Amino acid sequence: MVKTRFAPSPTGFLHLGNARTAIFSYLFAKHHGGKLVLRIEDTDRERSKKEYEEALIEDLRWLGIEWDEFYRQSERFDIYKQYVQKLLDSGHAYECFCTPEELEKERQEAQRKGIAYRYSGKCRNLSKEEVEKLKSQGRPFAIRFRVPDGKDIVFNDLVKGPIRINADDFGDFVIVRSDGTPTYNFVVVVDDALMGITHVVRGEDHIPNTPKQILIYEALGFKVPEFAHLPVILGPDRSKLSKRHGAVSVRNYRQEGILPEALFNYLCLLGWTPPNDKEILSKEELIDLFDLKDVNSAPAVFNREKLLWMNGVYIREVLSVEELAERIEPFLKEAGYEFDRDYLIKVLDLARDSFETLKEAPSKLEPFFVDDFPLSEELLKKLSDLGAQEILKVVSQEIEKTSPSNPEEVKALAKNVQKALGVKPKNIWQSLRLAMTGKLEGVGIDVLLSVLPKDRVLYRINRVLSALEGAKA
RNA sequence: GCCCCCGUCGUCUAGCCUGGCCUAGGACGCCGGCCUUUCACGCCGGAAACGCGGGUUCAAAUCCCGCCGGGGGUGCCA
Repeated sequence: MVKTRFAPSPTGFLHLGNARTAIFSYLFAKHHGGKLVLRIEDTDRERSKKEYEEALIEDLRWLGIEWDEFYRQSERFDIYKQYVQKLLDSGHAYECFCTPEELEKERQEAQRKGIAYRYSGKCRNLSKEEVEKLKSQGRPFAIRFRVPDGKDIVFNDLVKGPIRINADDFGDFVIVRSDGTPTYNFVVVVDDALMGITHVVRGEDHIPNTPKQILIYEALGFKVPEFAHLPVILGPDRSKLSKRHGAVSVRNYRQEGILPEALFNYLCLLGWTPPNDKEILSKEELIDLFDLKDVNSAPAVFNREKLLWMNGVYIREVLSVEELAERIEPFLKEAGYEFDRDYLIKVLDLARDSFETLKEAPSKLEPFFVDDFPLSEELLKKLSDLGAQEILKVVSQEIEKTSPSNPEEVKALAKNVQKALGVKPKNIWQSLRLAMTGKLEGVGIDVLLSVLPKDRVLYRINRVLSALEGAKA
């Protein structure tokens, strides 16, 4: 059975790149009827924070990613210890007493000479006695993996194809820090092996780590899994997408009013194309269609515009009005609007195509919720220039009489008034627009008048009318 | 520096493996038009790309080599 894993470290909010990795891991597993493991990689005690772990989980859930198993590496130190011992016993690993200062010196030396830095191997061949002696002196030590000289390590990456790296390109690397905690390259292997991960899906920044890990798999006698390295997501300047490019966490987009379905769908299109031309796809369709072998091996630039467009598609075409109402309510309440669910649904049914993020809904939908917008001098001036006084009086009489309840009836009403008064349609509509919303742009007035309760329509008209009276006097 | 990955419209990409069907297709964005009570939405149309240079071949975006360009890694971070 296929089993993938998503293994974030809790050092910040869920990054878009990681979110996409999580999505691809999830889709691949589900496509093959397999399982997804969520594993929190918190071996770095310095930087790992519980709050971030909680945020990670919340954002993953919000995105719609479901996992079948959950682990936390900090709770597995005992397990790692056993495997370190195995490596020590078999001679695949050894104690290294070099201090950070010494290593730093070696590194600088290498840089000065312009050669690639590798650990010198100073402690590689310490005798058992020497090791014991240093240990008894209380000297801190790390444990390094003994990398075989000159070995070519080859693996067939599911998205990149065959990759060959020579072991001489990296020296003996640390698997246990001097404080006793194991490092990433080591625990990742033990965990992936023990958890039965069949396909390791992760960012391509892990390619250089892969040969090291393969060496550990082999030293421990574990079966080496398949690897799939996803190209990174780039910012507009084609460098790795990071904070300096602006909003890069899932949380940011959630707050911006992006729908999880849209973000999920959009992220899939970064590096992967559906077999047909259809781009708007549900999670189920994506599970059905997705395959790692179709993932593009070139990095992709994140395109905010397209995400926004896609979010708009979800708002106006994909979600049901009921679903949309549910999602949008918090944003409207946040803006201080009062309404009930039925009213909101009526509003959304006719006006959902006027905004593309949930966050902009309050301002775009304001006319449906706010009666007492400010009546400025400028506004009253515009109204009187349009001859609004007369128009509004007649309109309000008509509304009183016919109570239009759909856009067509409103249009008919406007036409009647226009005929009766002999004014241009534009004057009718603009007068109404200014009187109802205070602005010259926005949602269709026919739409507004068909959902706004009659008493509120009349209230707004009368308020403008009396302001107009007052201005004249 | 060294190692690895990558290179089709501004952006995401299809095509590349299995050369001719490519006058290089789609999407976002952009431009123009239509619709219209405004802004949007919607509809119609348009501009826009095979990084460069060599080969191989009757034929190359597709195969080979070199160059250039971009990205990632180079940690007792993950």
